Amino acid sequence: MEEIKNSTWKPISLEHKLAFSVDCVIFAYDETSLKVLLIKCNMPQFKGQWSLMGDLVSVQEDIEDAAKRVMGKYTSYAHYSLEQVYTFGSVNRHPLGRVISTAYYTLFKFGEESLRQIDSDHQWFEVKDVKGLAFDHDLILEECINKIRKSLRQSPIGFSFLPEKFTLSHLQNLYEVVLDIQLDKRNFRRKLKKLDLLIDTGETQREVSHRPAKLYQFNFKKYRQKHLSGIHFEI
Amino acid sequence: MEEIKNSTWKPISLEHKLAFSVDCVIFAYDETSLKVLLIKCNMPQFKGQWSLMGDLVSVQEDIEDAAKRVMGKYTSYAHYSLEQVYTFGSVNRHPLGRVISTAYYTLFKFGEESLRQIDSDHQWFEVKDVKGLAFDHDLILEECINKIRKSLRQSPIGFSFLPEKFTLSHLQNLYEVVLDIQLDKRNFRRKLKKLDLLIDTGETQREVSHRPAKLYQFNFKKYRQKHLSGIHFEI
DNA sequence: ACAAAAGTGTTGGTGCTACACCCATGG
DNA sequence: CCATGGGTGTAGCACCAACACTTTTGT
Repeated sequence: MEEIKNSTWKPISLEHKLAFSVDCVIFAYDETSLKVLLIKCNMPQFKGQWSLMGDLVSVQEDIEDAAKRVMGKYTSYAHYSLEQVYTFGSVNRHPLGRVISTAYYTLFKFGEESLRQIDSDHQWFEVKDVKGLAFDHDLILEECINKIRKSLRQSPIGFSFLPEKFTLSHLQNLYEVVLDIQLDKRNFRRKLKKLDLLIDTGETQREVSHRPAKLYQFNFKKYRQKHLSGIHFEI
Repeated sequence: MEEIKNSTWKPISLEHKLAFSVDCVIFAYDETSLKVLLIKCNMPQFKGQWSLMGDLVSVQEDIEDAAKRVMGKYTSYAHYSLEQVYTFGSVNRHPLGRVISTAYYTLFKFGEESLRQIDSDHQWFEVKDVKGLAFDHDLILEECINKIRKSLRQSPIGFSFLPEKFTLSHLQNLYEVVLDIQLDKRNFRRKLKKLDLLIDTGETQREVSHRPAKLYQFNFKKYRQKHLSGIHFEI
């Protein structure tokens, strides 16, 4: 930091090639699997391979704003769940020069809002089938999956995947699919009841060919109050 | 990422000022407090303030290598505990230009090995007394403290603070000081016994004016085996 | 003998897991 | 009336927090 802390310092990038980017993992959940949005890579070095969404960070742009901008190209609603995961800075991770990249992920309510710019170059993949991505994106995706699973257990991010009103079975299914585990229905419900963070809307499902389930909302306000005093959300 | 994925892309930094740095939080523990090493900042904008260790990342250097290099200026042993914490990328976080910085922390066995380059510009501070650092380093330090506390509860990083052989009271004191909590001696020992990750060296303390305590070592090998199968270390 | 820290068990409460049946609705 | 998923309680076990006294050493 010596160079950087006296006023004769000149940014290194004036003399050298150095660029900074964000890579964004856009997750969605469709009741049967956890999916990730990928884009076809048109660089000759990665012919036929897919990659994560990303872009360079401009000099007058916060990196988080760059991530929001990238997300905003594909999703049409506010990113209330944008999480920084890790920064990848190996010298040779990009074939065209030195590019350091910070990875973010977000969650998308599958099917509730349509994606922008979905065409043959953009496609959803089940995360368990993804491999052979361009650059070091297999590694980035893996880190993001680890992080999202951890967060799902320790914070209420799961509700970002669900519509505002949901049944307890929907919620349980989300946990089972994303964490790739089986949960006991009665134990799951007891745990949620003890957490005391769901609002019973009084409404029920309609037009289902079985006993209609009650619809709940997550009590974000109460969660924030409890969270500040150190209580966590563990499933 | 479109710009970056076709071969006509030119690194943005050739036209603009953009630099990348690492900031390193060097923690130490001396039986009474958690300390952090700071350096006096000689930039006129931050006259009289202290800052974290850091330096620019060179173009031909991995960011983790840059962090190791910065750590290596001050500590003379291998960094077996170097953790990336977060990347700070606000546009105006550095007064001399656009500098994106990734924060790392490491742990140092206080007093066991002497630090290099300790002079009036380098000083240890108790973390609870630190505020008013240069740049956004208050924020960076706070994030690193949060991370180290979380890691201390969920992984065996604490042993990096201790000499190879330690007593159970030393270990308990470490947790109490770093987490700023009180622990019950019997419950703490029972938990460790159940974890079954300590090796009884058969040795005891010498030249202490009270009943000498047994000395233990952490069983890293066994931990790695258990950890791979999903078992965690929670105090 | 005393000071100082090491070491050790029990109890009550809480949370976890495993497990099986009846209920409400649509077709 | 049948198919489908919704909804509920209990018992045994593991873990946790709270709590006080005896032991070993040096001085």
